[in-house]
Amino acid sequence: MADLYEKVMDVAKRRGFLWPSFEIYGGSAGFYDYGPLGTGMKRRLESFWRRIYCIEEGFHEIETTLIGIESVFDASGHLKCFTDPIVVCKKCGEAFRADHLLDGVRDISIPEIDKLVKSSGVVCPACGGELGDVEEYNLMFSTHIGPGSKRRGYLRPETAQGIFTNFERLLRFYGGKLPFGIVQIGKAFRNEISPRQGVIRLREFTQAELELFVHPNDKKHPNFDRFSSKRIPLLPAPNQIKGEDAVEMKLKDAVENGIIAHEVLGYHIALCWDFLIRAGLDPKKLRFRQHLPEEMAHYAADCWDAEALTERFGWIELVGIADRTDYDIKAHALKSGKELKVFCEYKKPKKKTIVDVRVDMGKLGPLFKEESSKVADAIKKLPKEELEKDKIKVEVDGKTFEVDGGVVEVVQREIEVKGEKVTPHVVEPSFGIDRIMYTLLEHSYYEDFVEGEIRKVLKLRPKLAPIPIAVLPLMSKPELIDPAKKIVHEIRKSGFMCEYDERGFIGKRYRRFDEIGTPYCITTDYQTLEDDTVTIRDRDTMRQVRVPMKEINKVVHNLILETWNFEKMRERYINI
RNA sequence: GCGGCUGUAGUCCAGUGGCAGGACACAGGCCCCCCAAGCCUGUAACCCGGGUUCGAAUCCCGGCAGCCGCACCA
Repeated sequence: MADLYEKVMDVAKRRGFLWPSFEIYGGSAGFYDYGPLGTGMKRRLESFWRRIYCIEEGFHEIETTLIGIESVFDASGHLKCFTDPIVVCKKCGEAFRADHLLDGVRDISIPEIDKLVKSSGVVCPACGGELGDVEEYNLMFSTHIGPGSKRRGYLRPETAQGIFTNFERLLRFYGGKLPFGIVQIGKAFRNEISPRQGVIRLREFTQAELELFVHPNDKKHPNFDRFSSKRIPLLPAPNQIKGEDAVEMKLKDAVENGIIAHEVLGYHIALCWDFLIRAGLDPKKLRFRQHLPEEMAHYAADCWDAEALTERFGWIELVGIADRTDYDIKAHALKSGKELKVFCEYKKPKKKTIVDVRVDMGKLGPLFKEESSKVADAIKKLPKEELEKDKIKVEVDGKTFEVDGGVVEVVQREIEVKGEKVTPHVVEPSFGIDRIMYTLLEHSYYEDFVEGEIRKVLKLRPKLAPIPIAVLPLMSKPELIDPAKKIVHEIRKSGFMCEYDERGFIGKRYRRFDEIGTPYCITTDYQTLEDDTVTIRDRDTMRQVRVPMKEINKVVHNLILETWNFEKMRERYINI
């Protein structure tokens, strides 16, 4: 018996949403192409995401390279942490984690492990045979930049690094102030060992990520009130350990009780929920699960995954929302030698007393000659009480120097400090677009029985439907075809994808459009010839209203952009 | 990566050493006054590579892909 995954993928493949890549050559696991309808729907999903994150939230979008140079992933930790050292037995061909064959080996380079493996005389644990060279298996796809093999490049395993490496310019773009956010939508690549589960685990996939840079000591959100009383199903780590299910919680309570670490994270959990629901996911099949301590990356302060319930795969991760703290920015600062910090002005300048220790070098110089500057430095580091003594003793390089209290002058003064430089923390919602696409298809898939026949429907939201409108003459007669084609032309001119179809019976055509999620079909009939009206049929209720042709553009516009629903149409126009 | 099962038109299935078939879908036409059901015609497939054989979709070996389990999944 076909499960829901099979039914959804059947429609997806047959009607042009998703196709396995390179099919004529037998395909390759972990790669999928989007067909015409899938591409249309994905574009609409991405543009809806931009609508929320770029327009409504005001975060600008950038586009950075898919290929990164070695330094980037050296700094980010992907080179080291995304790699397993592997050694293969020359005799039996078995592969082992090389560092696990050695005692107490951690965080050292591949050549060093190789040396240790060879010098320690470790043999194959399975057959006792001789081991080959230690090689790395890294989940990043690597390539070479330019001719020769000296300059290594990698396909990015996440879009985030392109944002971090542009931090200085982005900070300047935003006027040097926190908080600010930048988004990126694009491909990322992971050379998975054995991808399965269709588009759930791909080697090449699309991410939509926001990197929100915030002050480490201010994780309040100015618009928190917008969602504070929203109820969201949450599954905190302690509840998971006890084997409990998600519970609906007011966002405000979750943050106040410390279940969610802070307001910014809470706001973005709610915003993510809002996005996914408005995109058309089933609210009953959606929850936010907190990472367990052991699955959380070591740098993350808190992390929540938006998970959707699918029939075959159970709960799958669609979005990860993490507080990455200052890990990435600090790592790139260290590696690049740049000071990746933000100057944050205090609300009020702070008065600060500083103690200036001045040493009279005129006297010290002749006394200690070439050692005098070292002595002076040592004196400056002494505690205040020592400096007030008549004779000051200080030790430098194992020698004790004694100077008169008179050569040292301690000056206290008050200065105004306007602000401080801080390394921002990063809050990162990271969306897996392909997984959202699949889940939308599954959550939208619906079957009912009409007169003994299965009616397959994709209940996609009008704004995401790849073909949002179709025009169908009731019969393929010239007098009905002419006005139908005129309407198609009008709708296309106003900027909406519109399909025309005159094949076979009207009922069959409705079914074809139901299956690809077209929410509305316009039909011309004989009454059209009498009074210039057409019918609009609603996919989900199969009901119709009759609308004057001259209002079609307005109606289509409102229906597709979801400013009107079909209920409103039934109030406004003639129900049939 | 390891083990099990599977691979035939777009889809689902039959064919198990001797001309590759059906249903649905699709295309063209007829028909059709609102929900896949009528008629005619047409397009369309043996996963890839090697071997055995006079002859392989069928038997054997290898690869690839899919499903299930294990491993992997910062």
